Amino acid sequence: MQLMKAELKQHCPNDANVNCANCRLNSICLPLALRQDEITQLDDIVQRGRPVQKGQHLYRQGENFQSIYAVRSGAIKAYSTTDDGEEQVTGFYFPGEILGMDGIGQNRYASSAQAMDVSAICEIPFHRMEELSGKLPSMQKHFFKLLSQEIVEDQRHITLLSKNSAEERLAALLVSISARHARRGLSATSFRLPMSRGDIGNFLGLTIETVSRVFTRFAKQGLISIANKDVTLIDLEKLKETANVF
Amino acid sequence: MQLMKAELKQHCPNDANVNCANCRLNSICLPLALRQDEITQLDDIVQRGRPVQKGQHLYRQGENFQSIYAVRSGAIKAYSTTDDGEEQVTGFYFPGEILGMDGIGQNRYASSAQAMDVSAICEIPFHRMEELSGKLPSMQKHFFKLLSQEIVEDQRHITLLSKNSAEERLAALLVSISARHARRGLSATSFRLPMSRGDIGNFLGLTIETVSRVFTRFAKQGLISIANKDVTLIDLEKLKETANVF
DNA sequence: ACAGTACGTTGATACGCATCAATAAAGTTG
DNA sequence: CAACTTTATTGATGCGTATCAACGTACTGT
Repeated sequence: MQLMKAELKQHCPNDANVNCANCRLNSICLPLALRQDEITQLDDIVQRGRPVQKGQHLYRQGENFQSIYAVRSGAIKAYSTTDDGEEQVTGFYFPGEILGMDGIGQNRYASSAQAMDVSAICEIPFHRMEELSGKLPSMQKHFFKLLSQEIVEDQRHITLLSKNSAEERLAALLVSISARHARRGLSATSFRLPMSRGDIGNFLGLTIETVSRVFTRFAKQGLISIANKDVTLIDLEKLKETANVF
Repeated sequence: MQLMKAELKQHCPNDANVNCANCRLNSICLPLALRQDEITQLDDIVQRGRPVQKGQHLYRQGENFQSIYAVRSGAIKAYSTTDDGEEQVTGFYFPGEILGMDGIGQNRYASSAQAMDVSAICEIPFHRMEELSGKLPSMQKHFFKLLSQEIVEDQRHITLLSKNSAEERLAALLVSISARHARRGLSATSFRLPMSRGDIGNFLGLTIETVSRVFTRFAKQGLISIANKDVTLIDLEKLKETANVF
């Protein structure tokens, strides 16, 4: 509950006068690699709309690709639907993270993006981003990096699915979310999981039941405590070991 | 055997005077989106070395990232080694395909790349590629696309590992390799698998034994015929169904 | 506060693939 | 071409997670 308040602060300063230069996320988000004057140019093309409600979509698979998105607060899940109608959750996105880049290649989004909580979002029209990248080498470089890092992330996830047990997968997810919270100055050990058990299972290639059972097992082992969506990582070290994060 | 000869032709014209403009792969490789004069500029930065022998590495995980690579002939596998020493094959690369882009994000390669056959390779120093992308919008655009498409590929693979059975996975790989052969004007139904059963299993999140058994099952069902590394896809349609490719 | 509904937990059973083990075939080297 | 090594096949068994089913708990709107 306190966590939620902390999150809310991030899009509080009435949103009207939020900009990249004063955004508290600018050290981990797109402006990361930019000089002050470059940030201003980025800011000119960033669009900030009204908060997105829980369940609303930012974009849907197959739609014309227009923009990439930065999460300012809340949490987004991306998922793709296969030809035979099955859904695969491909990622969870937290404040400071960028999504939508899978649309570049085919000029249409390869996945759908849905808010798991009320979220504040920055929209960055891609054609303007491209222009800017042509002018600012550091912007181009950073953008190449972003794309490349997403590839590396996905490959890590492939390895996770291919090689790791249910316990290892879930531990890895908890450790990952923990690290991403810590990066934003929030607690590394206590947070709310914005996604359902179903989403977790889908993301990790497991059933709801297995996710539930592993949570219970972790709790019995004293690694975590969990009540609904609120987790506390009691033994983060052991979780990291389980997740093979050294 | 005939297949090998066809492959060899692709890097035959004595290699000394190969360039992007006359390369028979230029319609599917990097020059794809470029005008004639732009191809010349690309050609200036492409380096073509001696053939890489089977088993040799193009780069290794953790090494300084310098270049991306295009396969001109042969076949390359990419794999990453996790902290706990396990290997994960992350991709197979055939002529006309680009690899090494996972190194951009961290300035070091996130995976290793090893030749599965004697291969001819084009090396493209990345910093020169970046410069060129700053000057040629179509180059920048194409490169963004390439990166994005690799993300989409990886996400498809995640779905495969997360949702599909051994048979579906192996069928999907066969269909994918078939399509990539066809794209280069080679037979869609008859080709040599350059990788070992171990590599296939590793890539698909299966054991060697399971791969072997599924091959045998496919053969008994009359979907394929297989002798060592030479496959013939007898019923490509049914394989596509099995792979959920519609 | 209450019914209604979605979401989560827990238990019993089944099944697909991993593992272990033995053999066979292919590739390599002197 | 024989001896060796590596790679692939086939069979027997076991384990981890899916599936099916029942129940419990949290959220929703009136």
